[in-house]
Parts: sequence; structure tokens; C-alpha cells
Amino acid sequence: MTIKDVAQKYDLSEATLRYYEQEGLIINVPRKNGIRHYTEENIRVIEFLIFMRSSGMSIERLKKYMELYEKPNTEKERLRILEYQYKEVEDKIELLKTSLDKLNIKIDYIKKEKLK
Amino acid sequence: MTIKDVAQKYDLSEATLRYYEQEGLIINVPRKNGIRHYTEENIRVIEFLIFMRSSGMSIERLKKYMELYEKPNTEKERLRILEYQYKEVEDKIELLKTSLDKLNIKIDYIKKEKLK
DNA sequence: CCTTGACTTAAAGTTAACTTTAAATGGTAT
DNA sequence: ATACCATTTAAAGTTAACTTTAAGTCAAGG
Repeated sequence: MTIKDVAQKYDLSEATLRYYEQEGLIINVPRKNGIRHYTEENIRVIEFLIFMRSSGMSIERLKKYMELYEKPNTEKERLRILEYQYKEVEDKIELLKTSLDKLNIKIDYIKKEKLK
Repeated sequence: MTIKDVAQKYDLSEATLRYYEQEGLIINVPRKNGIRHYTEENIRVIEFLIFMRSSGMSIERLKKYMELYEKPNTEKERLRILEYQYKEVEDKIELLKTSLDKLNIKIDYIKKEKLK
């Protein structure tokens, strides 16, 4: 798959794919005449990156994760990163739920004010 | 209350309070010898701002909201903004819940791999 | 052979939301 | 009176995560 194909399939810009590679999030992307041809492994990594970004993990932390991924016997450390991320997402959800409640109260309040 | 008091009480930096004012999110902050003395109304606005920021509303949208707040008969428009924000927060929560599930699956998978 | 179009890299630019800095002022303690 | 301290404003700087631009390469079509 060329960069264009991948970008279309995953709704990323080509620039983003190059940027991720430059940052070390995607490695070993083979070239033919200098042009990227993503392998299945590359694609799996990209899917992982997209998912992790959607959970809010920073590029910085993903870089750390991918560095570990390249080395043997790093499961424990990678697990720690994922579990930490899990907790962060949990916390964020809790915070947002509180926000929802408060928004609701505010909305109701304004609705009542309007009736007066 | 001086800027220092407010910053401490709400765990904001003084710079942030000045920035919000500059952006038009906090208006009519009275000065004595040039020094800010926040009124109760100012404080209520600040509490609102903090809450809205925690729900992820942008400074830009808050600016719009506060502009409306200054004008009479804008309840309908303000309601629209709040309801839109409500939906955005709902969506974000859903997205994050999906992330949690996937993270869980990934974590379990790595744990199992490790056992092999 | 020449142009076109897709791709390349490196570097500079963008945006949001602040933060930091520099220079000035004004009340307070010595 | 002077030195200090908290405050002020305006402007410049920061950070993350991209995006855009400039200049170049290369295979394919006319």
C-alpha cells in the first residue's frame, strides 16, 4: 500500500503518516525508488497508533511504547504503560460524566428562567 | 478578592486569569490603584469558566457564550451552545468507553502472550 | 525529449491555550 | 527617602500535534 492508499483508508493525511514515521512511531517502512510501500506489519502498527491516539495517548508516550515494542522482553513495561493509560481514560470519563450532570443542571436552570 | 486570592482558591495561575480577561471571558473586573478586585459576579463567572473548560469547551466558544451573556434575551442561543456542548461531551464519553474496552483487550492479550 | 503528476525530504508555519519576560507603578517597611 | 514587593500591561515565547511549503526525484505518457 502506498501512502495515499493508507491515508485514504484510515482517514489520515499523508503528512501525518510521514510525521509519525519521523517521530519513530512507525519504523521499517520499505521504499521502492524512494517511495513508501507499507507492509502488513506497518499497517497493524498504524491501526494501533490510531486507536491509542483516540484514547488520548500522547505522541511522546507512544514513542516510548514503540521503542519498547522493538525490544524483546518488554511486555511488563508495555503493560504498565497501557494500564496507566487505562486509568487515565477511566478518570477522564468520570470527569466528563460530572460535566454532563452539571451541564444538565445549567441547561434546566436556563430553561426555567426563560419561563418566568 | 485579589488576583492572588482567586488564583489560589481556584488553582489557576494569575496569568490565566489575566488571559481570560483579555480574551473577554471575564469582564468588568474593577481596579483600585490599577489592581484587580474581583466581585462576587466575577467569581461566579470564573467558576462557570472553569467548569466549562473542564468539559472541554474552547476559549473561542466560551467567548461567544459570554458575549451573549452580556446581552438581554439571548437565552435561546446560549441554550443551543450548552446543548451542543452536552452532545459533544456525550460523544466523547462514548469514544473513550470504546477505548477502554479495546485497551482491556490489548492488555489481556499481552498478559496471555507473556504466560506462553 | 519534455512535461506531468505523484511522491520525496527538510524546514518552516499554524493553532490553542497558556506562560514567561520586561518594564513600569504604587503602597509599605526601614 | 529609599528599597522592596506585589501588582500591572504588552509582547514575546512555549508546547503538542500537525500542516504547509519549497525544492527535488522519478516513472509514464505524448
